[in-house]
Amino acid sequence: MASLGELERSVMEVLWTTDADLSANELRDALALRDEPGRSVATTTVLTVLSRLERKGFVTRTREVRPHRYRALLSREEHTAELMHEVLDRTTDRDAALARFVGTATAGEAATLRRLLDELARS
Amino acid sequence: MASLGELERSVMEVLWTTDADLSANELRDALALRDEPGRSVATTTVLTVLSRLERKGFVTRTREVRPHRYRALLSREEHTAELMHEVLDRTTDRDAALARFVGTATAGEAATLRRLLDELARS
DNA sequence: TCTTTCTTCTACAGAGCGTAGAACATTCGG
DNA sequence: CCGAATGTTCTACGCTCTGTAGAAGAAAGA
Repeated sequence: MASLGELERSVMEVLWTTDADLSANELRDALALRDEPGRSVATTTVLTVLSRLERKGFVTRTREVRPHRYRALLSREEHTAELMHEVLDRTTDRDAALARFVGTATAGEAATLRRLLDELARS
Repeated sequence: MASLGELERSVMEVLWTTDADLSANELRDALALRDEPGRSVATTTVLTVLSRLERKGFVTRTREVRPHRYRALLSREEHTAELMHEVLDRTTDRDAALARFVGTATAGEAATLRRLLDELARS
């Protein structure tokens, strides 16, 4: 998966935390609030970033309506999970890497993992 | 953690798969074999990359000997585990992300995770 | 149709990376 | 101790990616 710049990431954050699809202007406003309220980027800037995100496969848009409405292709959690798998796939010894991962996980994370694996086993 | 370019990554791969610390020339040769045998980058190129990797905190070197000898600061597994945690830390709902991760893990990975968590519980 | 709204095209500056020569430093053989 | 060989740092350049947005083009409403 391609990596994201700072503004690209901000845009994704907004899309991930919003239920509805957003227009470029709505995104611009949401970004302005999110980051330093006051300063804000131009709508064209948002549109450029959205096009790039579309090209990279992170967002889709509905072209049927005007203004176009944009949404993330994956949820934030799906995205995170995919990234984790990707990182894991790049290593040669997956088991050793997983061991390190579990070894350095918080107690809460370990508990979550246990619960999830139990559920998986029961289904 | 900073991200790595292609050559930077290749250098790390060589360092990770070699036990001993390596000099720039040894690295150049190892890289030439690894990638397309025949073509190879200049030693200065390797040195530049190594300096950048040092600045980014991926490698250290012994300056006491000449030629300097370089080694990775983290093992590949530690690096992978750290990246996984980093990815996970960027999400808001860690549990949901872990759920996705486990849900899309292979059977083998799930088994490894179970074993690791059991060991963790027993200790 | 004319104006407003929206999108795409074009452009540019700054950073990161691959690349390596030039210049500087160190070590070794004589 | 000096020149040669070897090693390291400095400087530099082109390419790609990203943030940034104006200019130009397309669509829709008055």
